[in-house]
Amino acid sequence: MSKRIERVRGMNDILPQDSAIWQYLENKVRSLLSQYSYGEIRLPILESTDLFKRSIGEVTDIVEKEMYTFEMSGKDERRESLTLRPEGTAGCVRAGEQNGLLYNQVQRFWYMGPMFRHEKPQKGRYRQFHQVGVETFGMAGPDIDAELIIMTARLWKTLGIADQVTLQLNSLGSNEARAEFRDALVAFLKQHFDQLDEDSQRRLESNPLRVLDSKDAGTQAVLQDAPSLHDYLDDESRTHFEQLKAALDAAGVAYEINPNLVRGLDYYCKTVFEWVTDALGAQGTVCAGGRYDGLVQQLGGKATPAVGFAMGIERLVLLLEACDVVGHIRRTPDIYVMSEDAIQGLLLAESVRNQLPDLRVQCHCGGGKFKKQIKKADDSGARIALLLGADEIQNRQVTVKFLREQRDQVVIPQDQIQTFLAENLISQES
RNA sequence: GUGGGCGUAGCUCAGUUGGUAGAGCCCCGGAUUGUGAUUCCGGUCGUCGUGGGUUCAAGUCCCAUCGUCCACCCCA
Repeated sequence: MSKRIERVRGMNDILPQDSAIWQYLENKVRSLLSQYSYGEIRLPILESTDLFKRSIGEVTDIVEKEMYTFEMSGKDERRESLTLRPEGTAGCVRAGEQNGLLYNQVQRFWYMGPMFRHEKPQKGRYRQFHQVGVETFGMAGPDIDAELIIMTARLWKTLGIADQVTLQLNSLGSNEARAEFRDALVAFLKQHFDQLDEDSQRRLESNPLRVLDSKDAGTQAVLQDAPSLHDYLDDESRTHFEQLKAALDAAGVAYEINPNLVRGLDYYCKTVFEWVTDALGAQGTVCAGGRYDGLVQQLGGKATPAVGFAMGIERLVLLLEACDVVGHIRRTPDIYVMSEDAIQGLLLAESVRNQLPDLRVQCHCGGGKFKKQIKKADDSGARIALLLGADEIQNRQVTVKFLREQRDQVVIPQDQIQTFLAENLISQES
């Protein structure tokens, strides 16, 4: 045997037993977004490296050390730097802009798919991970911020995990206000540089707002007397924030103001929010987003207000599993067909599928004795087995065997299968 | 990138101061040649993560390396 090739680190196989819960979640999300009349936008996974550099921020960890970037040069093409998307917002803005969907318009988009970041894997954090992203454009007021948050609150309720997540809320103010606060914070922290932990000292240069997030006790002590972002909020941002809170109050969505909540990507302003859980260990953020009024212009479009969020599918799947709220998702066949003659078995299965298209019909392949075939039928979890032996084939009959209930098997004419199954399966449902 | 735990059969795991690699589950065959429980009998299954080293002898001790999990960091 030659040495086997193993999967790339941090990239997971999602096996049939797990994909059931993924499909469950994806279907819930799809119908939710449909309820709110959001339109799906499907985007490339590969984009120009510059797109992410310009949007996410040159000095963020994502751009500095986590992007899967490579140089491509075809024979006649110019050399270009491409990157596997580390997040979805940038590509969405690029596509909206390029297709003329953003100019003086109102849009509500969503997308779903894999993202790539070269991080060290741990629970809830993988190098290929999946997000559902929602982005809206052309709406400057707090009402759309509220709609997005209310929508996510509805999803948690639908999924049965509402009591597992809490909403953290903050306002970063306008870009100008935030810049002003940032300068004040840096000035303050520099005075207490020696009391900061190592990471915070480093972040003071790279991303000072993130120092607010530090888990280090010494740093948090220093921050007690630090300037507060709230004192720097401009009037417009302050009003925006108050109106958002009023909307959430009216809608009955509980939240917690977290003045240290600072999104890691550079493009956020005003509203930022995060749904967190303590059921998943260190990676507790399950959904996060905020307003990014400056990004469209930054990427070459007309200044356009925008707000959106992203959910981590792996983390939601983990949460659903941890809460055991989905229970056992049935993916077993309804009918298992076995036959002494393989071709007759295939034809019988096809015929059942024609007549009862909603049933899951599995046909035994691979031969073997009846004993083995019935064992397989039992293992499959099917409720009913259809048997074709030499006698049945000769007489155009079929034996119906009930695998999950105390009930004698019956032999019926093949042309009565549809009626028989329809009656017996429905009676079982009720 | 930093730190800690763990790598033995397809799966879950034992393996004593270094002395012939094991169990359960699964799978296959039979008891039962057209019937899924259970039981019984038999059978398959290993570069002990990889590469070095110490030793008469290494799954066991040492070094390196890879993988994996968790945490830091980062973020969804």
